[in-house]
Amino acid sequence: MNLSKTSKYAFRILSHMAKDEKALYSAQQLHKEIDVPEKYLRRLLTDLSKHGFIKSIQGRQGGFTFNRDINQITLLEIVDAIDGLDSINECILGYESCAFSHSCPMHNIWEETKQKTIKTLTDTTLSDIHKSIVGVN
Amino acid sequence: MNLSKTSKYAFRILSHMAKDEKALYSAQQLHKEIDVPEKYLRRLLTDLSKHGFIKSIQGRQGGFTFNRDINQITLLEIVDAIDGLDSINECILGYESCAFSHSCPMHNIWEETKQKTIKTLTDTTLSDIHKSIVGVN
DNA sequence: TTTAAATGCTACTTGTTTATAGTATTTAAC
DNA sequence: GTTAAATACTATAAACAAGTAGCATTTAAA
Ligand code: FES
Ligand code: FES
Repeated sequence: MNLSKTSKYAFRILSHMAKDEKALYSAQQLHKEIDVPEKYLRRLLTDLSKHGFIKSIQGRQGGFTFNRDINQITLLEIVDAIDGLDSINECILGYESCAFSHSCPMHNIWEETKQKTIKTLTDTTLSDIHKSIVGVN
Repeated sequence: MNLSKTSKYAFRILSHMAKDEKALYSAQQLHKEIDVPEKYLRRLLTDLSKHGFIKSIQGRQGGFTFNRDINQITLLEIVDAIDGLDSINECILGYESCAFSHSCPMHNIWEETKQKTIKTLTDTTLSDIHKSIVGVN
C-alpha cells in the first residue's frame, strides 16, 4: 500500500476532530494541534469538505465540523478520496491492476497481506479510533 | 508501508533472476524481460551489487548473477536496502518513529496490520517466490 | 591489437508531490 | 456600514523521486 503524506495528514485531521465529534474546528486551531503546515492544511480541509466528510462554515466564527456520522466514515473512504483506490490495490511489482488480474510472480505471496490491510481500512471507522485506546474490540 | 517504485523494480529484477538462480543476466536482457527503463535499471543493478545481493561481471560477456543464496535473501532486506527500514516502520499519521514510541491515536488500530506486513516481508525469501505458484506453504 | 559488448559513473532533465504566497470572499461583532 | 476573523481560490515555488544522456572502463572475441 502506498499512503501519501497527504492521506496521513487527512487521517491526522479527521482522527483529531473525531475526539469531539460535534465541535467546530478552525484551520488555525487544527494547525496548532496536529502540526500540519497551515496553508496545506487549509487546502486539505477544503478538499475534505468537497468530499463530504466534513462541512465548512464560512465567515467569522466559522470553521469545520463533521458532515457525516463518524461511525460511518471508514479509513478506506478517506484514502480513496485522497489517493484513490489504485494506491491500495497496487501490484507489489508495480505492474498494472492487481485487483482484476493476478498474474505477477509475487501475487500469491502478497495477496493475504494486502487483504489484511484492506480489511483493516474497511472495518475501521473514525469512531473506532479513540475507543481503541482502551482496547475495545 | 510506503514502497517506492524503485523497490518494486528491485523486486521485479531479483524475483525474475531467482527463476534461474545460477544464470548470468545482462541489463539489456532484463530490460526486455521485466520492462524497467534501461538506464534506470542499470543504475539499480549496480546499486543492488553494491548491497551484495548480486555481483557484476564486467566486460564483454558480462552481466549480473546472485552473490548470495537466494533462500537467504528476504524481501525485507531488499526494501531496507532501497528505501530504508523507516519506510516500513512509518507511523500511519506520519509522526516520527512509530517503532520505538507508540503514542499516536491510531497506533493500536494499525499495529497488527503493520506487523503482518513486516512478518510477510521478513519470512519471504527470493526462493519462496516461484515455489508459491504451485501453492506450497 | 582492434573492436564490440558489456558495466560504472556522474551530471542533468523531467515529472510529481508537497508547501507557500497572495488575493478574494464570506459573515459575525462592533 | 466597517472591521476582523474566518474560509476559498489559484498560481507559483521548493523538494523529492524517477528517468535520461554521455562518456569512461573493462574484457572477450575477432
Ligand atoms: S498482480 Fe502483482 S501483486 Fe497482484
Ligand atoms: S506511532 Fe503512529 S502508528 Fe505507531
